[in-house]
Amino acid sequence: MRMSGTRYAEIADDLTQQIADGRFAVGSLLPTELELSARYGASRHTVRSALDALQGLGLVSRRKRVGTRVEAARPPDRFRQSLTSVEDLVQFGEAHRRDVQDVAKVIADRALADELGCELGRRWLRISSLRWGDAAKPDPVGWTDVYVDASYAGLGEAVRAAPGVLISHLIEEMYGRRVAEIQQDVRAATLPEAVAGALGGDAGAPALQIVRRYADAAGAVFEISSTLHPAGRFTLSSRLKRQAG
Amino acid sequence: MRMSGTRYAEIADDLTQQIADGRFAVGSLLPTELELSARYGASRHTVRSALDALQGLGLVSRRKRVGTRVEAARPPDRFRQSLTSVEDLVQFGEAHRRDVQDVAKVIADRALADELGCELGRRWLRISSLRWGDAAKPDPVGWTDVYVDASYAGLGEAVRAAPGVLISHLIEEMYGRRVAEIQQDVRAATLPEAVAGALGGDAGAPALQIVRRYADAAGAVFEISSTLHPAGRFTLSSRLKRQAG
DNA sequence: CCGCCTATTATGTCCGGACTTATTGACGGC
DNA sequence: GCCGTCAATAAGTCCGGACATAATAGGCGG
Repeated sequence: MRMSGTRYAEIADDLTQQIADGRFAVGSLLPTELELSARYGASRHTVRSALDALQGLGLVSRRKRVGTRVEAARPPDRFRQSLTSVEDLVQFGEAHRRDVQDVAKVIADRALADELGCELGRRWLRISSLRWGDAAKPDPVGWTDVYVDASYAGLGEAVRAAPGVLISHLIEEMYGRRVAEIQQDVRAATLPEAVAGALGGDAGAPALQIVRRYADAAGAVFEISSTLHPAGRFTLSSRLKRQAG
Repeated sequence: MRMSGTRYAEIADDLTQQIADGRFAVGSLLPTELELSARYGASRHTVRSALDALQGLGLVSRRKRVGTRVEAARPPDRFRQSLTSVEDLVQFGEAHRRDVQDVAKVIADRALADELGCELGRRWLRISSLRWGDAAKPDPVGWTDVYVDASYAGLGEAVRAAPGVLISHLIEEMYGRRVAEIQQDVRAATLPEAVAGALGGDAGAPALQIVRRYADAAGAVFEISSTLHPAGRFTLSSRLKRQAG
């Protein structure tokens, strides 16, 4: 099939496919690393990198001398985190900052950011460009898509000193609402055609979708969704949505 | 600072220590992989394995050509999962089964299991030995410690067929109560002296503590806590506690 | 001074080899 | 038949090398 160019990702994807198709049954052992090396014409080291990826996804487990066992036909579909503690929010804020930075870079590279550059310079958050979804064709459920190119320059210390304010502030800056609740979903997804085309990926390729949901006291919901490569190697796209409360 | 024998774990632990001590400041770059190789007398590949571990813990991030940046002085303190979906429970059950098996092995090796062997053979769950905490010195908050040596022989298919029954069954077998809610906490910890002494670890060494909490409809709480090596390499100890509802 | 181009550099990927270790299964002794 | 021993095996760890790639820094020309 297609792939990310790197050999081990190719192998990982192929094995994932075969497991999903049932050619390697759940509970059975994969061929030995040496045999996989031969089969794919890659070094054992490369095959091991691929197996590392599958292991990280929970598809296989390995035991010395026994072999590599298929644990599941597909990665867990969904993995929910509720973010309540101060530590959660710090971690969350940092992860989100990285996501946004990556996305900003990708978008900038593709010159999408130039389509319309709007400056929302504020104390902490600096959004250097936004691309709004087509206002003429509003989403049936009332979402508005926003492609964000943002950075949190100089924010590090502030976040550490007052954790939790980061995301709230983003929402406040953009919508003037105070965040009352935060939730995060992570689930398996495939790359939508639109995103794949815009960013150079392959439509239908497996991906992780992270949806972060913020609600204010009135019940209005703000959502940021990011599409990630399963192995977490890069961020492909990010959208900021808004649901009128 | 010694360690698990493997070179990359040694290096990872040393780097973790130096980061925690502030000898590598948060936000700064680590020495290049080549320099670390020279410094530790290991191959670049081995150093990269160590950095992989740190990256997995969220301590560092890497960018091509730029270097390896220190992101945090220590791993996230806490990470909470709520277990609601069927998939969660399957994954949870499997993880717990592995934990218990590992613990059983460790306990058996140390001949603690022989102190008193009580057989609770039932349909699925087989607990071959239990060691109860000192009943004469009850825990102030009403917990009872139980060291468990258990196996789920032949349970694989049953669990797959009816996921979620595994833990519930354990609780039912031991206490005759039906589980209504499950929650899991993962947090950073250090090895308590008692556990370290009993199992050969180093007191104060960094560890992960996983606490799994089951509640029945009446509000009684059952807790299983496991102490894990941060990198997830082995289970050090496990205790089953009970709080009278 | 600005912008383009190029060289440098540190990580990313991959190779092929070697030795170690844990588990299994078979063999042989009791 | 039971148990301990030993060899075979497959993953775990590590080496040293090579080339690819991306981001930076510097040089060059306008």
